[in-house]
Amino acid sequence: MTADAVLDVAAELVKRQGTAALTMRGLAAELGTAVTSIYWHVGNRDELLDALAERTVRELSVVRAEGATPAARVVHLLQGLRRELRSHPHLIALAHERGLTERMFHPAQRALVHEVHAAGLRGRRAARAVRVLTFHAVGFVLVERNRERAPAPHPAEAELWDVPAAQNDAVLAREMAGPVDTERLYAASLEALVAGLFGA
Amino acid sequence: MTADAVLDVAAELVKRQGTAALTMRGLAAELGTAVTSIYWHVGNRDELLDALAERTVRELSVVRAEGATPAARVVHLLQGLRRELRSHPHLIALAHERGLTERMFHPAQRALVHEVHAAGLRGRRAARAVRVLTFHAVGFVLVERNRERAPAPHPAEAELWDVPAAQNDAVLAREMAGPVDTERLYAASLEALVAGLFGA
DNA sequence: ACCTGAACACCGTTCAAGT
DNA sequence: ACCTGAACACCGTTCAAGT
Repeated sequence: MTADAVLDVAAELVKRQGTAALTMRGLAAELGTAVTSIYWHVGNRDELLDALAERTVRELSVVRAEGATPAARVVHLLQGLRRELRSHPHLIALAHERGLTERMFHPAQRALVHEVHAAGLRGRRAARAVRVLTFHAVGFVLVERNRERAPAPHPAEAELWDVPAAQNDAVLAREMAGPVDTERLYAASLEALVAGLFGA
Repeated sequence: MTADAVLDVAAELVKRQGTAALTMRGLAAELGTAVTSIYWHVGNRDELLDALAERTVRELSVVRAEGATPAARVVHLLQGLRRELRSHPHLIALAHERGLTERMFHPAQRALVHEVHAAGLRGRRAARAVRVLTFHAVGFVLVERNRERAPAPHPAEAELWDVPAAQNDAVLAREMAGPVDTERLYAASLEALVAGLFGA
């Protein structure tokens, strides 16, 4: 048994059921060893989770920007990043919890700098644009994860959005009462944000 | 002892140290009763946390929109909401975890509908604008909480952003290596987003 | 150097027994 | 109707003892 073997099995367990389901005893059972062997190889549970988060971040694929304009390339890049982060939600959640969010976005940020420069922004304005885009993308993914983990919303959204609540905009009422297409919403939000940052 | 008294003490404990620190035994000690009495009043730990999240959402203050233009009013409204959500981070985190995010934002969403209408958007476009703004605001707060909870970032940000990494934009390199002023970043992101959604 | 079982101090929860 | 202590099945972790 090696530290890497422990991490492999731990990653598998977390991937399937989340960190809460990862118990030292369960892990030992899966490995076919005594619980206490694990401590020799990877330290305690906390260090194990740290190492797992670390490895997750290290193995994230790099996403590339494609498209004709800087705006289109930024949107493409951040859509790829979202997809990447959503591929193993539990492991990514772990990385978040362990404070590796910054690290997870650094490769993308370098690409963003390139695009923001191409759009004509420099210095402070460029830095702010990169950070705004990063915060938005990370935040969106976090909100999405939150909604999916959540049980059925308490008062059904449909009930909350009757026509008067929508200030007599019946189309809006119907939209708000319906489910959210997060894929499209993400694209729309990125486009609006890029327009706001690059335009004018 | 009443269910409300249990919730009061539980809220206090969570407010100070987060949900992980709330143990049934610790709660009983604080209440001066046997552990098992709690079960009679509020059910098990899970139901207790649900009730606590519920109460937290119910007691959220309503934020108002102020300002001359719809754009300014939206920014003001969402800044107030952020401040409100950051006032008791642990309790709000609990509400998030329990899937009450939607509910927490519904009052603000009604106000947003009003402003988005005032800005001239209707129907589908209006609904999308409201959702984009909501997702961004919630997401931003989640990211912020994440950064604060996190330990010192692993490779110091300063090291990651040397001048070549910033593609020879020295000002940008300095900005990215420094700390983030989230207050200003939030305002800037909202302004860009509103401009993108309302403009053109 | 690596693995083990026994033991400790913590959990949440149940349940029969009290008043 | 309300409260209790004993007991159960789970945790993570330590440590002395093995090979």
